[in-house]
Amino acid sequence: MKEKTIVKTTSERALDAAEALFAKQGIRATSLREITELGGINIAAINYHFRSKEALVRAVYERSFHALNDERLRLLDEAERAASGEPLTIEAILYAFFEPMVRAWKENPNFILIVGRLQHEPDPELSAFIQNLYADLIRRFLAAAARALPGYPEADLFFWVHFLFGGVVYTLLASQDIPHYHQGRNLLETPDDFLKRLIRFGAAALRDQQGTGVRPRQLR
Amino acid sequence: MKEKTIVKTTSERALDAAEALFAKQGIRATSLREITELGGINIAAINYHFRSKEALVRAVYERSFHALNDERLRLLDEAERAASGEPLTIEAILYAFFEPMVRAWKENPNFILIVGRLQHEPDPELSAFIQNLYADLIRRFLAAAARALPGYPEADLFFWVHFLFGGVVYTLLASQDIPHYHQGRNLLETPDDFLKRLIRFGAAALRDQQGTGVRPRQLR
DNA sequence: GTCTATAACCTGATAGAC
DNA sequence: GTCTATCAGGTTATAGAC
Repeated sequence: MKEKTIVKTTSERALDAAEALFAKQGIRATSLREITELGGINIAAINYHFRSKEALVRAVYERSFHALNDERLRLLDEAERAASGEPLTIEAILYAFFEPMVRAWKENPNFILIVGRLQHEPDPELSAFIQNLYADLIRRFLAAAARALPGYPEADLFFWVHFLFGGVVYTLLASQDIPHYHQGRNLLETPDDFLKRLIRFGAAALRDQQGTGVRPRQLR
Repeated sequence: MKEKTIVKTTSERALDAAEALFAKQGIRATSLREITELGGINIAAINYHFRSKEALVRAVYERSFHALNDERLRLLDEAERAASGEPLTIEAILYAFFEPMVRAWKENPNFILIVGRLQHEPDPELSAFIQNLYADLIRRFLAAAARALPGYPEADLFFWVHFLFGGVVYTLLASQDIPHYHQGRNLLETPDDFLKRLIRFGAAALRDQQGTGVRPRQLR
């Protein structure tokens, strides 16, 4: 039997290096050789542990994805227990969805950035892989949201929460660029603030649209 | 002197092919050889007309960018003339910003998708190139928005409009995937509807946050 | 499990003929 | 302006020694 050691294993070092480089540069822009260099690994070892670059990408994704989503579901369960059968507020639902995401980003920005980058990778197998990972989560959150905002068509509910998710990952990916577009306070510098404001922002927008799903009112 | 011909020039065919492939696959995932194949061009001709792949990317971007932003500014001017000195509504500002974008996407999805893809390309020179293109536009729209929502800190105003922009391009890039996550009506199938709802969504969210910039209220 | 060496291939760019 | 042919260098993946 091996003892647990403080030193990381080769495959952990590979995952760490890949995660950092994928987040910073994107997946296609990162070669296995850069990963081996950063991680102090041999290129053949990557193939031994992961079989291919694509499998390494999935391994990086899965390593952090499950913990993130379990935490989201845990917060949702907790909120539902506290509400003892009553519908949740949309704020509570947005909190359960985004709090783990913002916290994960605060603790280690790399994984959340990869989520954003991977989402638009044009590989259909990779897309299907990701879509499957989200299926349960979406079902649970959509059911809760439908109770929070009765009368709001589920498809629209999904659309706008997905939209908010997109705004978040886009913004996090652009966090380096924001100061170049506008100097001054950047909410991402205070993640807890950002989360609070995000929930207000999303809740106000979703509430305002409640009931307008089928026939949106005129613009003016 | 050459006559104007209906047949497209080589460099136009190159731009068309590059635009289509960049939009579908991303920039790094598209090789010059794929572009030459799709456009029926020779690889040396690309280098003759554009010098390098990076220059071709910029040429694709600039070909459509100016028309889009000129239209945004034209709509803003028009709205300001109609308001004759009074502050605009935030709805009118969002309309001027997003209407040309949604319409451009409706007419030819490719360019808008490239805007989204290029934004997160890790090349710092490319980022600077894009940031410069946006400088004037941001100044004009931010000034109008600051009058529409007095008391709202400009940095936060920028942050949240940028957030909405991110939500839009993220959603457009994901338009193929949305049906896999949730079957049912997808707002992108009715772009005019999407635009109206987007403006409502953004206006409600921005108005709700007005005045909360410095000290966001408690969550519950 | 980890290494060296190498295969097989694709990339952007260019020289030089036409 | 457009072609063919080619260069120099990068890519992933793997065979085989240790």
